[in-house]
Amino acid sequence: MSAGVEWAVHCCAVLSAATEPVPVTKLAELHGVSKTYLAKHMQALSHSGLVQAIEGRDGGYLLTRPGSEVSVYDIVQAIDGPEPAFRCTEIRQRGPFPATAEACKVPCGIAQVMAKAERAWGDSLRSVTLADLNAAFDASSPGSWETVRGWLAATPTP
Amino acid sequence: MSAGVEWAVHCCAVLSAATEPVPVTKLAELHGVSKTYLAKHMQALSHSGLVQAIEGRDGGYLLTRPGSEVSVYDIVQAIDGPEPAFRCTEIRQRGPFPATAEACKVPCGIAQVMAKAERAWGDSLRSVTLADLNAAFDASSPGSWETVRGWLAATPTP
DNA sequence: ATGAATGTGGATAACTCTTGTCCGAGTTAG
DNA sequence: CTAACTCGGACAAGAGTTATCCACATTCAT
Repeated sequence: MSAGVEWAVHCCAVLSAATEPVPVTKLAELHGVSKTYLAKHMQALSHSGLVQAIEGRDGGYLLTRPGSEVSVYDIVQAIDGPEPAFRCTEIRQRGPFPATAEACKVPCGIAQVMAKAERAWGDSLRSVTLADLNAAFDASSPGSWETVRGWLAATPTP
Repeated sequence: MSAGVEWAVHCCAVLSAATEPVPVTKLAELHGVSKTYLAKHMQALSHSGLVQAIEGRDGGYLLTRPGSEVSVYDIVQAIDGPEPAFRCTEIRQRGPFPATAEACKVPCGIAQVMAKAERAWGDSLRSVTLADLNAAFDASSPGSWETVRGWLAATPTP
Protein backbone atom coordinates (compact mmCIF):
# COMPACT_ATOMS: atom_id res chain seq x y z
CA MET A 1 0.00 0.00 0.00
CA SER A 2 1.22 3.46 -0.86
CA ALA A 3 2.76 5.41 2.02
CA GLY A 4 0.79 8.49 0.95
CA VAL A 5 -2.32 6.82 2.35
CA GLU A 6 -1.13 7.52 5.86
CA TRP A 7 -0.58 11.21 5.08
CA ALA A 8 -3.94 11.48 3.37
CA VAL A 9 -5.87 10.00 6.27
CA HIS A 10 -4.14 12.29 8.75
CA CYS A 11 -4.87 15.29 6.53
CA CYS A 12 -8.52 14.36 6.10
CA ALA A 13 -8.85 13.97 9.84
CA VAL A 14 -7.53 17.50 10.25
CA LEU A 15 -9.79 18.83 7.52
CA SER A 16 -12.83 17.28 9.18
CA ALA A 17 -12.02 19.30 12.29
CA ALA A 18 -11.36 22.54 10.42
CA THR A 19 -13.89 25.19 9.54
CA GLU A 20 -11.96 27.17 6.94
CA PRO A 21 -9.89 26.07 3.91
CA VAL A 22 -6.51 24.66 4.92
CA PRO A 23 -3.65 25.10 2.42
CA VAL A 24 -1.11 22.38 1.69
CA THR A 25 1.59 24.50 3.29
CA LYS A 26 -0.06 24.23 6.68
CA LEU A 27 -0.96 20.57 6.33
CA ALA A 28 2.64 19.75 5.48
CA GLU A 29 4.06 21.85 8.29
CA LEU A 30 1.61 20.41 10.80
CA HIS A 31 2.62 16.86 9.95
CA GLY A 32 6.29 17.51 9.26
CA VAL A 33 6.28 16.11 5.75
CA SER A 34 7.31 17.37 2.31
CA LYS A 35 4.95 20.04 1.07
CA THR A 36 5.42 19.36 -2.63
CA TYR A 37 4.85 15.64 -2.34
CA LEU A 38 1.85 16.06 -0.08
CA ALA A 39 0.39 18.36 -2.72
CA LYS A 40 0.41 15.48 -5.13
CA HIS A 41 -1.67 13.32 -2.84
CA MET A 42 -4.07 16.16 -2.14
CA GLN A 43 -4.57 16.38 -5.87
CA ALA A 44 -5.66 12.75 -5.87
CA LEU A 45 -8.13 13.47 -3.08
CA SER A 46 -9.42 16.47 -4.99
CA HIS A 47 -9.74 14.47 -8.18
CA SER A 48 -11.74 11.80 -6.39
CA GLY A 49 -14.17 14.39 -5.08
CA LEU A 50 -13.42 13.73 -1.43
CA VAL A 51 -12.08 17.23 -0.87
CA GLN A 52 -12.77 20.54 -2.54
CA ALA A 53 -9.90 22.77 -3.63
CA ILE A 54 -10.34 26.51 -3.05
CA GLU A 55 -7.94 28.40 -5.28
CA GLY A 56 -6.46 31.81 -4.81
CA ARG A 57 -5.33 33.64 -1.74
CA ASP A 58 -6.70 32.32 1.57
CA GLY A 59 -7.60 29.19 -0.35
CA GLY A 60 -6.93 25.58 0.57
CA TYR A 61 -8.79 22.34 0.94
CA LEU A 62 -12.18 21.55 2.43
CA LEU A 63 -13.94 18.24 2.95
CA THR A 64 -16.96 17.97 0.67
CA ARG A 65 -18.84 15.83 3.20
CA PRO A 66 -18.96 15.84 6.99
CA GLY A 67 -16.40 13.63 8.67
CA SER A 68 -19.07 11.19 9.80
CA GLU A 69 -19.79 10.39 6.14
CA VAL A 70 -16.21 9.81 5.01
CA SER A 71 -14.82 6.34 5.62
CA VAL A 72 -11.17 5.34 5.72
CA TYR A 73 -11.90 3.15 2.72
CA ASP A 74 -12.86 6.20 0.67
CA ILE A 75 -9.47 7.75 1.32
CA VAL A 76 -7.50 4.59 0.65
CA GLN A 77 -9.27 4.09 -2.64
CA ALA A 78 -8.74 7.71 -3.63
CA ILE A 79 -4.98 7.42 -3.12
CA ASP A 80 -4.26 3.84 -4.15
CA GLY A 81 -6.81 3.62 -6.94
CA PRO A 82 -9.71 1.25 -7.47
CA GLU A 83 -7.73 -1.72 -8.81
CA PRO A 84 -7.77 -4.78 -6.55
CA ALA A 85 -4.49 -5.98 -5.06
CA PHE A 86 -4.86 -9.38 -6.71
CA ARG A 87 -5.14 -9.56 -10.49
CA CYS A 88 -6.09 -12.89 -12.01
CA THR A 89 -4.12 -13.52 -15.19
CA GLU A 90 -6.27 -16.48 -16.18
CA ILE A 91 -3.49 -19.00 -16.27
CA ARG A 92 -6.19 -21.68 -16.16
CA GLN A 93 -6.67 -20.99 -19.87
CA ARG A 94 -3.04 -21.78 -20.67
CA GLY A 95 -0.99 -24.93 -20.83
CA PRO A 96 -1.97 -28.36 -22.22
CA PHE A 97 -5.35 -28.46 -20.40
CA PRO A 98 -6.96 -25.04 -20.85
CA ALA A 99 -10.22 -24.47 -19.04
CA THR A 100 -13.29 -24.65 -21.25
CA ALA A 101 -15.10 -21.48 -22.24
CA GLU A 102 -18.04 -22.82 -20.26
CA ALA A 103 -16.03 -22.95 -17.03
CA CYS A 104 -14.57 -19.49 -17.65
CA LYS A 105 -17.92 -17.77 -17.43
CA VAL A 106 -17.24 -17.77 -13.71
CA PRO A 107 -14.03 -16.34 -12.15
CA CYS A 108 -11.56 -19.03 -11.20
CA GLY A 109 -11.71 -20.34 -7.65
CA ILE A 110 -8.51 -18.61 -6.60
CA ALA A 111 -9.71 -15.24 -7.85
CA GLN A 112 -12.97 -15.73 -5.97
CA VAL A 113 -11.13 -16.40 -2.72
CA MET A 114 -8.93 -13.36 -3.18
CA ALA A 115 -11.86 -11.14 -4.04
CA LYS A 116 -13.76 -12.29 -0.99
CA ALA A 117 -10.77 -11.49 1.23
CA GLU A 118 -10.44 -8.04 -0.28
CA ARG A 119 -14.12 -7.43 0.33
CA ALA A 120 -13.63 -8.32 3.98
CA TRP A 121 -10.73 -5.88 4.11
CA GLY A 122 -12.75 -3.14 2.46
CA ASP A 123 -15.76 -3.73 4.70
CA SER A 124 -13.56 -3.32 7.73
CA LEU A 125 -12.23 -0.01 6.44
CA ARG A 126 -15.68 1.13 5.38
CA SER A 127 -16.95 0.73 8.91
CA VAL A 128 -14.66 3.44 10.29
CA THR A 129 -15.25 7.12 9.57
CA LEU A 130 -13.16 10.21 10.15
CA ALA A 131 -15.51 11.10 12.98
CA ASP A 132 -14.67 7.80 14.66
CA LEU A 133 -10.94 8.45 14.28
CA ASN A 134 -11.23 11.95 15.70
CA ALA A 135 -13.33 10.79 18.63
CA ALA A 136 -10.77 8.12 19.52
CA PHE A 137 -7.93 10.60 19.22
CA ASP A 138 -9.72 13.15 21.36
CA ALA A 139 -10.31 10.50 24.00
CA SER A 140 -6.61 9.67 24.20
CA SER A 141 -5.38 13.27 23.98
CA PRO A 142 -8.15 15.57 25.24
CA GLY A 143 -8.06 19.13 23.95
CA SER A 144 -5.61 18.50 21.14
CA TRP A 145 -8.10 19.42 18.45
CA GLU A 146 -8.59 22.83 20.06
CA THR A 147 -4.85 23.42 19.94
CA VAL A 148 -4.67 22.42 16.28
CA ARG A 149 -7.69 24.51 15.37
CA GLY A 150 -6.16 27.53 17.06
CA TRP A 151 -2.86 27.02 15.27
CA LEU A 152 -4.61 26.73 11.92
CA ALA A 153 -6.52 29.95 12.45
CA ALA A 154 -3.77 32.05 14.04
CA THR A 155 -0.46 31.04 12.51
CA PRO A 156 0.47 33.05 9.45
CA THR A 157 2.40 31.22 6.78
CA PRO A 158 5.97 32.55 7.06
CA MET B 1 0.29 -8.05 -4.31
CA SER B 2 2.95 -9.91 -6.21
CA ALA B 3 1.78 -11.67 -9.37
CA GLY B 4 3.75 -14.74 -8.38
CA VAL B 5 1.13 -15.45 -5.72
CA GLU B 6 -1.27 -16.66 -8.39
CA TRP B 7 1.29 -19.03 -9.81
CA ALA B 8 2.22 -20.33 -6.37
CA VAL B 9 -1.37 -21.09 -5.40
CA HIS B 10 -1.99 -22.92 -8.65
CA CYS B 11 1.20 -24.92 -8.18
CA CYS B 12 0.39 -25.83 -4.59
CA ALA B 13 -3.05 -26.97 -5.68
CA VAL B 14 -1.42 -29.30 -8.18
CA LEU B 15 1.09 -30.52 -5.62
CA SER B 16 -1.67 -31.34 -3.18
CA ALA B 17 -3.17 -33.64 -5.82
CA ALA B 18 0.13 -35.27 -6.74
CA THR B 19 1.68 -38.32 -5.14
CA GLU B 20 5.23 -38.07 -6.43
CA PRO B 21 7.69 -35.13 -6.62
CA VAL B 22 6.80 -32.69 -9.41
CA PRO B 23 9.71 -30.79 -10.99
CA VAL B 24 9.52 -27.13 -11.93
CA THR B 25 9.70 -28.04 -15.60
CA LYS B 26 6.37 -29.79 -15.43
CA LEU B 27 4.72 -27.19 -13.25
CA ALA B 28 5.75 -24.47 -15.68
CA GLU B 29 4.66 -26.42 -18.73
CA LEU B 30 1.34 -27.33 -17.15
CA HIS B 31 0.54 -23.68 -16.43
CA GLY B 32 2.15 -22.18 -19.51
CA VAL B 33 4.46 -19.84 -17.59
CA SER B 34 8.17 -19.14 -17.51
CA LYS B 35 10.13 -22.01 -15.97
CA THR B 36 13.00 -19.90 -14.69
CA TYR B 37 10.84 -17.35 -12.94
CA LEU B 38 8.57 -19.97 -11.46
CA ALA B 39 11.68 -21.61 -10.03
CA LYS B 40 12.30 -18.46 -8.01
CA HIS B 41 8.86 -18.57 -6.45
CA MET B 42 9.19 -22.27 -5.70
CA GLN B 43 12.38 -21.45 -3.84
CA ALA B 44 10.38 -19.04 -1.69
CA LEU B 45 7.86 -21.77 -0.95
CA SER B 46 10.69 -24.13 -0.10
CA HIS B 47 12.27 -21.58 2.24
CA SER B 48 9.01 -21.08 4.07
CA GLY B 49 8.74 -24.81 4.67
CA LEU B 50 5.44 -25.17 2.81
CA VAL B 51 6.96 -27.48 0.24
CA GLN B 52 9.84 -29.90 0.37
CA ALA B 53 12.45 -29.90 -2.38
CA ILE B 54 13.76 -33.27 -3.56
CA GLU B 55 17.07 -32.80 -5.31
CA GLY B 56 18.62 -34.94 -7.96
CA ARG B 57 17.14 -36.95 -10.75
CA ASP B 58 13.42 -37.78 -10.44
CA GLY B 59 13.34 -34.99 -7.89
CA GLY B 60 10.87 -32.14 -7.62
CA TYR B 61 8.57 -30.60 -5.06
CA LEU B 62 6.23 -32.14 -2.52
CA LEU B 63 3.85 -30.53 -0.06
CA THR B 64 5.03 -30.99 3.50
CA ARG B 65 1.45 -31.09 4.82
CA PRO B 66 -1.78 -32.46 3.39
CA GLY B 67 -3.77 -29.99 1.31
CA SER B 68 -6.45 -29.75 3.96
CA GLU B 69 -3.89 -28.20 6.32
CA VAL B 70 -2.49 -25.59 3.94
CA SER B 71 -4.42 -22.34 3.71
CA VAL B 72 -4.25 -19.79 0.93
CA TYR B 73 -2.93 -17.36 3.52
CA ASP B 74 0.11 -19.57 4.10
CA ILE B 75 1.01 -19.36 0.41
CA VAL B 76 0.42 -15.63 0.12
CA GLN B 77 2.62 -14.97 3.12
CA ALA B 78 5.34 -17.26 1.80
CA ILE B 79 5.54 -15.34 -1.47
CA ASP B 80 4.81 -11.77 -0.42
CA GLY B 81 6.54 -11.90 2.93
CA PRO B 82 5.26 -11.23 6.42
CA GLU B 83 5.29 -7.42 6.32
CA PRO B 84 1.87 -5.79 6.52
CA ALA B 85 0.68 -3.73 3.59
CA PHE B 86 0.31 -0.62 5.73
CA ARG B 87 3.37 0.72 7.53
CA CYS B 88 2.82 3.43 10.12
CA THR B 89 5.62 6.01 9.93
CA GLU B 90 4.56 7.67 13.18
CA ILE B 91 3.96 11.08 11.72
CA ARG B 92 2.01 11.88 14.87
CA GLN B 93 5.40 12.38 16.52
CA ARG B 94 6.43 15.05 14.04
CA GLY B 95 5.42 18.65 13.44
CA PRO B 96 4.73 21.38 16.00
CA PHE B 97 2.46 19.21 18.18
CA PRO B 98 4.18 15.84 18.57
CA ALA B 99 2.25 13.16 20.41
CA THR B 100 3.42 12.58 23.96
CA ALA B 101 5.44 9.52 24.82
CA GLU B 102 2.52 8.45 26.99
CA ALA B 103 0.11 8.41 24.03
CA CYS B 104 2.64 6.56 21.85
CA LYS B 105 2.61 3.47 24.01
CA VAL B 106 -0.40 2.51 21.92
CA PRO B 107 -0.38 2.37 18.09
CA CYS B 108 -2.01 5.39 16.53
CA GLY B 109 -5.68 5.11 15.66
CA ILE B 110 -5.06 4.94 11.94
CA ALA B 111 -2.59 2.09 12.30
CA GLN B 112 -5.08 0.24 14.48
CA VAL B 113 -7.79 0.53 11.85
CA MET B 114 -5.46 -0.65 9.10
CA ALA B 115 -4.22 -3.56 11.18
CA LYS B 116 -7.77 -4.64 11.95
CA ALA B 117 -8.65 -4.58 8.25
CA GLU B 118 -5.60 -6.65 7.39
CA ARG B 119 -6.56 -9.16 10.04
CA ALA B 120 -9.99 -9.48 8.47
CA TRP B 121 -8.31 -10.03 5.10
CA GLY B 122 -5.97 -12.63 6.54
CA ASP B 123 -8.76 -14.43 8.39
CA SER B 124 -10.69 -14.73 5.16
CA LEU B 125 -7.70 -16.28 3.41
CA ARG B 126 -6.93 -18.52 6.37
CA SER B 127 -10.40 -20.03 6.16
CA VAL B 128 -9.75 -21.55 2.71
CA THR B 129 -7.47 -24.54 2.24
CA LEU B 130 -6.03 -26.18 -0.84
CA ALA B 131 -8.48 -29.03 -0.31
CA ASP B 132 -11.35 -26.54 -0.55
CA LEU B 133 -9.96 -25.11 -3.78
CA ASN B 134 -9.51 -28.53 -5.30
CA ALA B 135 -12.99 -29.64 -4.31
CA ALA B 136 -14.54 -26.55 -5.91
CA PHE B 137 -12.49 -27.04 -9.04
CA ASP B 138 -13.42 -30.69 -9.27
CA ALA B 139 -17.09 -29.76 -8.93
CA SER B 140 -16.89 -27.34 -11.85
CA SER B 141 -14.72 -29.56 -14.06
CA PRO B 142 -15.23 -33.17 -13.01
CA GLY B 143 -12.40 -35.53 -13.77
CA SER B 144 -9.81 -32.88 -14.50
CA TRP B 145 -7.59 -33.91 -11.64
CA GLU B 146 -7.39 -37.42 -13.02
CA THR B 147 -6.26 -36.02 -16.36
CA VAL B 148 -3.58 -33.90 -14.71
CA ARG B 149 -2.41 -36.74 -12.51
CA GLY B 150 -2.06 -38.98 -15.53
CA TRP B 151 -0.14 -36.34 -17.46
CA LEU B 152 2.23 -35.81 -14.53
CA ALA B 153 2.96 -39.52 -14.26
CA ALA B 154 3.17 -40.40 -17.94
CA THR B 155 4.63 -37.45 -19.80
CA PRO B 156 8.41 -37.61 -20.10
CA THR B 157 10.17 -34.26 -20.01
CA PRO B 158 11.35 -33.61 -23.59
C1' DA C 1 32.27 -44.04 -12.33
C1' DT C 2 29.49 -41.54 -15.73
C1' DG C 3 25.90 -38.81 -17.44
C1' DA C 4 21.42 -36.86 -17.24
C1' DA C 5 18.05 -34.64 -14.49
C1' DT C 6 16.99 -31.60 -10.72
C1' DG C 7 16.93 -27.78 -7.08
C1' DT C 8 19.90 -23.68 -5.25
C1' DG C 9 21.89 -19.35 -5.18
C1' DG C 10 23.96 -15.39 -7.31
C1' DA C 11 24.53 -11.97 -10.84
C1' DT C 12 22.21 -9.32 -14.16
C1' DA C 13 19.00 -6.42 -17.01
C1' DA C 14 14.56 -4.36 -18.31
C1' DC C 15 10.58 -2.60 -16.67
C1' DT C 16 7.09 -0.49 -13.66
C1' DC C 17 5.69 1.89 -9.65
C1' DT C 18 6.53 4.84 -5.97
C1' DT C 19 8.75 8.80 -4.32
C1' DG C 20 10.09 13.46 -4.76
C1' DT C 21 10.75 18.17 -6.84
C1' DC C 22 9.91 21.93 -9.82
C1' DC C 23 7.65 25.67 -12.33
C1' DG C 24 3.55 27.63 -14.54
C1' DA C 25 -1.67 28.88 -14.65
C1' DG C 26 -5.38 30.68 -12.26
C1' DT C 27 -7.62 33.11 -8.44
C1' DT C 28 -8.46 36.22 -4.81
C1' DA C 29 -7.67 39.96 -1.34
C1' DG C 30 -6.42 44.56 -0.85
C1' DC D 1 -4.46 46.76 -10.87
C1' DT D 2 -1.14 44.60 -8.36
C1' DA D 3 0.83 41.29 -5.72
C1' DA D 4 0.71 37.44 -3.17
C1' DC D 5 -0.96 33.06 -2.72
C1' DT D 6 -3.16 28.87 -4.21
C1' DC D 7 -3.66 24.55 -6.92
C1' DG D 8 -2.40 21.79 -10.98
C1' DG D 9 0.21 19.02 -14.05
C1' DA D 10 4.77 18.05 -16.13
C1' DC D 11 9.26 16.39 -15.02
C1' DA D 12 13.34 13.53 -12.92
C1' DA D 13 15.28 10.07 -9.52
C1' DG D 14 15.05 6.05 -6.74
C1' DA D 15 13.35 1.56 -5.32
C1' DG D 16 11.14 -2.54 -6.07
C1' DT D 17 9.28 -6.00 -9.18
C1' DT D 18 9.67 -9.02 -13.01
C1' DA D 19 12.33 -11.95 -15.66
C1' DT D 20 16.43 -14.44 -17.33
C1' DC D 21 20.59 -16.96 -17.32
C1' DC D 22 24.49 -19.69 -15.58
C1' DA D 23 27.68 -22.24 -12.45
C1' DC D 24 27.25 -25.51 -8.75
C1' DA D 25 25.83 -29.41 -5.61
C1' DT D 26 22.98 -33.44 -5.39
C1' DT D 27 20.71 -37.65 -6.82
C1' DC D 28 19.54 -41.69 -9.59
C1' DA D 29 19.90 -45.05 -13.54
C1' DT D 30 23.06 -47.14 -16.48
